[in-house]
Amino acid sequence: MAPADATRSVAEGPGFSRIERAPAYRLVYEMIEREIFEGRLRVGDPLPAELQLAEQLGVNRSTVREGIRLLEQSGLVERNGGKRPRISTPHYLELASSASRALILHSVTFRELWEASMVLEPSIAERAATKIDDDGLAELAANLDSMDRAVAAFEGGAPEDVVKFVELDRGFHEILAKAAGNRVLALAHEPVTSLFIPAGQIILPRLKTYRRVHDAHRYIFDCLRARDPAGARTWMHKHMDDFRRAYEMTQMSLDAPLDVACLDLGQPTSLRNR
Amino acid sequence: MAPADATRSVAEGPGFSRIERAPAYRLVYEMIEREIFEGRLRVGDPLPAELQLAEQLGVNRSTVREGIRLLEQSGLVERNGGKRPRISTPHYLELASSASRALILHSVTFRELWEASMVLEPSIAERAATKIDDDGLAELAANLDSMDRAVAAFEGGAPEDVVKFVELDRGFHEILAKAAGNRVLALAHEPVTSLFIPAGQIILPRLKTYRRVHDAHRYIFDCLRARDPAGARTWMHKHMDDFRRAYEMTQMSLDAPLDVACLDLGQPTSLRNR
DNA sequence: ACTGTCCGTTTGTCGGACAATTCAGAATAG
DNA sequence: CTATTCTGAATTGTCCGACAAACGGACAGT
Repeated sequence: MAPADATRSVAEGPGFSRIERAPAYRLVYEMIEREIFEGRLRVGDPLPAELQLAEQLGVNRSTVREGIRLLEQSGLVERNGGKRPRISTPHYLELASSASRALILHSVTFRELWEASMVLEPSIAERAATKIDDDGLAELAANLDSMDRAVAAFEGGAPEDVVKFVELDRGFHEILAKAAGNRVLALAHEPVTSLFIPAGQIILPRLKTYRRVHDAHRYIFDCLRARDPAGARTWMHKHMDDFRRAYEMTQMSLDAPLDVACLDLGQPTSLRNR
Repeated sequence: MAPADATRSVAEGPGFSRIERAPAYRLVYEMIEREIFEGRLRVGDPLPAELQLAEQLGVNRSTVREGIRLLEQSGLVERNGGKRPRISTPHYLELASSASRALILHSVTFRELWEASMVLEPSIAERAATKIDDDGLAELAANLDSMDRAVAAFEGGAPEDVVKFVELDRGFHEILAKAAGNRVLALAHEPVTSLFIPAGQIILPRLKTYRRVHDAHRYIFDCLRARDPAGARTWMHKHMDDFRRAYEMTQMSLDAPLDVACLDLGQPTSLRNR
């Protein structure tokens, strides 16, 4: 270690805790975040101008900008199409979605996904059966319809658009989660729907259980329409168990990690020609 | 709307979708994100130098920096105390935590929190009873011990450190969620623990049910040690129901939003004197 | 009333600059 | 020869200044 010199005389020793020096842009972030959560900046207000913030906080505009990027990514600031950025309430489901993607990087297994879905989905279906309104039922009906057509097309020999089918499947469960009318539950449920995408894309093309999935959704839908919570729970339970059985039939281990490659990251974009 | 002129000939009408022009820093973000998820940048590797990225992507270094801030906030790169930033697997629980805070801004109600906890906590306790190891049990024992001392101090007339107590309470449930050995479930559970902080800080100082909380934890712990899943589930169920009853006794509506002010955002920091 | 124009403000992007810190390799001491 | 120290290159954090493009609003013209 460097001996004491003019600029630095920090000795090692007990009682000296690690000194942490957060970069200024992070302090800017924390400061503005606090202003928002403590109500001094209200949701919907435009963010103060960058120059004004820079002057007020005593840092350079570039530093302020970097702090604002942090706010932007945590959803507290929204850039509404070229207009001025505004304070916004983060879309909690989107934030959860990035947490779910993180799970894939952690090599989460199918078994973990399935166990979680066995806990959440039946309860959600049960609650949805008592709370769903006509709009929700209509949405579900439309979803079922699309899926029916897709399955019929597959059976008719059309090329199987697995991505679309999985999207419809996911959509069904998402509508249910919304219909249950509980945002905490919806947030808790998000990882399950997110992770289902790679899982479904593994299972479905191999086993071609499209019709079976559709039928399960249909039974659940009928229970919802009939306001039958117990029935909805039971059918959803079966549906989830089917899910596991199908996976097992693919000969893959329940404890193998979900594939990273199945993530949808949107369209590739180019920086050169904009 | 402006009629066709040299620069812009966008008319209203069917078939015209919204034109979106992502800023360059966001493209930088998406590009690097894709590199990570598709495995061309590996976890643990240091991020390429800013100048090199700037040159490679054909943008200015400042622009690259702003893109990196986005990555930083989504947990994909980590600044390990002054050292070079590295690619990292996002800590999914932290990401979930910011999603949970977002829920408070959405005026989520106590009822929503309670319903979700009734779904998740008993199942988690049940699974933890079969999966918990000695380390987990030791952690729980230590937590129980601290809580016991805290309660005894309160009963002895010491000033009630509610914040600390709530932290211990939350800690207990967090250890359980970890012990259940299911990361998807742990992620789904995170909103419940996060939101419990403001809720607990509302309830506990008014009703002083400290001892009751401790006893419930004790019963659950005993079931875990005895590897009794059913018992753990039952006691956790009771514990959660107690939680609701206590809230109702405060005379507050189950459907009132959780208070924003109870959020812990860390210490206030100053930018001036660093 | 609707259109087109002007202007100040603000954001997005660029270029350059410098202090502080880290890292790796050279130089040195044992 | 090995271990330590020193040195210099590379990199990040922060600052400064600049400019085009887009937005918002005022204002005038048909």
